[in-house]
Amino acid sequence: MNYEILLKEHQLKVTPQRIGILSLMSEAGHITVDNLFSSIKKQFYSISLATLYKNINAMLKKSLITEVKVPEMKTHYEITKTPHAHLICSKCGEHKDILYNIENLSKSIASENSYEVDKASLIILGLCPKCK
Amino acid sequence: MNYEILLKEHQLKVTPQRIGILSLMSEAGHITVDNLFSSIKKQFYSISLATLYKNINAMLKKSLITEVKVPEMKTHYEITKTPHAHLICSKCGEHKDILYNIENLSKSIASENSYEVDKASLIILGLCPKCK
DNA sequence: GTATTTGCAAATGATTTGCAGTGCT
DNA sequence: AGCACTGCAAATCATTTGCAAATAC
Repeated sequence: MNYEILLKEHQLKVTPQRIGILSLMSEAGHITVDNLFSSIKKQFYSISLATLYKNINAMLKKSLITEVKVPEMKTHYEITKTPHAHLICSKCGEHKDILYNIENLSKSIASENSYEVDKASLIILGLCPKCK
Repeated sequence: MNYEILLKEHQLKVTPQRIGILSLMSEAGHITVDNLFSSIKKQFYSISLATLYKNINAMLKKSLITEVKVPEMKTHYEITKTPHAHLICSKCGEHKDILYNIENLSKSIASENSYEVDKASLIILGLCPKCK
C-alpha cells in the first residue's frame, strides 16, 4: 500500500511519522496507542506521544483510520476498510476482521426506528481456538 | 425493581449509594459516569467520584451492570439486560435498546471461526427522526 | 515563503489507590 | 465483631494544549 498517496487523498500532508504510523497499523491490522507508541519509537527515537495523538486525531477526522472501541479492552485503531465485524479473543487478543456486511442489518434496524445510519459496530469477544 | 434484592443476588452489600446508582441508571436507561455523578450528588451531597468508580467496577465484575462503549462518545452504563442492540443518535444522544437478538448472529460468526462467544456488542450510530 | 507538523513541557481529564473512619450483616 | 464500603487526598494513567524550531509543499 502506498501511504503517501493515501495521505494525499485524504488531504493530509505526508510526513515520515505518518507513514510510519500507517505502516505499523497496516502490519498489525489493529493496534492500541500504547503498542503503536512503543513500536514507532524504534523508527523515530524521539517521537512524542503528543505527535502520535495529534496524528491519530487528524487521520480519524479524515476517516483515513477508524477507532474500534472494544468492551474491557483499550481502543484499537485500524486503517479504514469496508464495514466489517470484529472477532476478538479476550485471552490472547487475537483480532480477526470478519467479512460480514453489517450494513444491511444496521440499515434495517435503523429504518424500522426511522433512524438514518451513520456508522455501525459489531464486536464479538470470545475465546479463540488456541485459548479455549 | 427491587435493588436490594438485585444487589444481594449478585453477592454485593446493600448501601444507600448503590441503591441510588442503580435507580438512576434504571431511570436513565443508559448513563455516563459524569452524568451519574452529577445526578447522584443531589441525593448524596458528599459522595465522591472514587466511590462511584469503585461501585461501578464492583457491579461490573458481578455483571450486575454492563458497559456500553460507543464510538465517538463516552462509555455508557446500563443495568444488565438480555443481549440487545443499541441505536444511538449522534446528535441528541437518544439511546434506544433494540430487541434484536445478536446471540444467533454472534454464535454463527464465532463458530465459523472456531471461537467460543463470551459477549457481543452491536452499536448503531445515526440520526434519530427528530434530528435528521 | 507560508502554513503545518514536530517534540517538549506543562496542563487537563479520567480513573485508581491508600487510608482512616463508618456502616452493613 | 469483622469485613466491606465511604470519602478524602494523593497517585497514576490518558489525552490535550501552547509554543518554538523544523519540515512540507
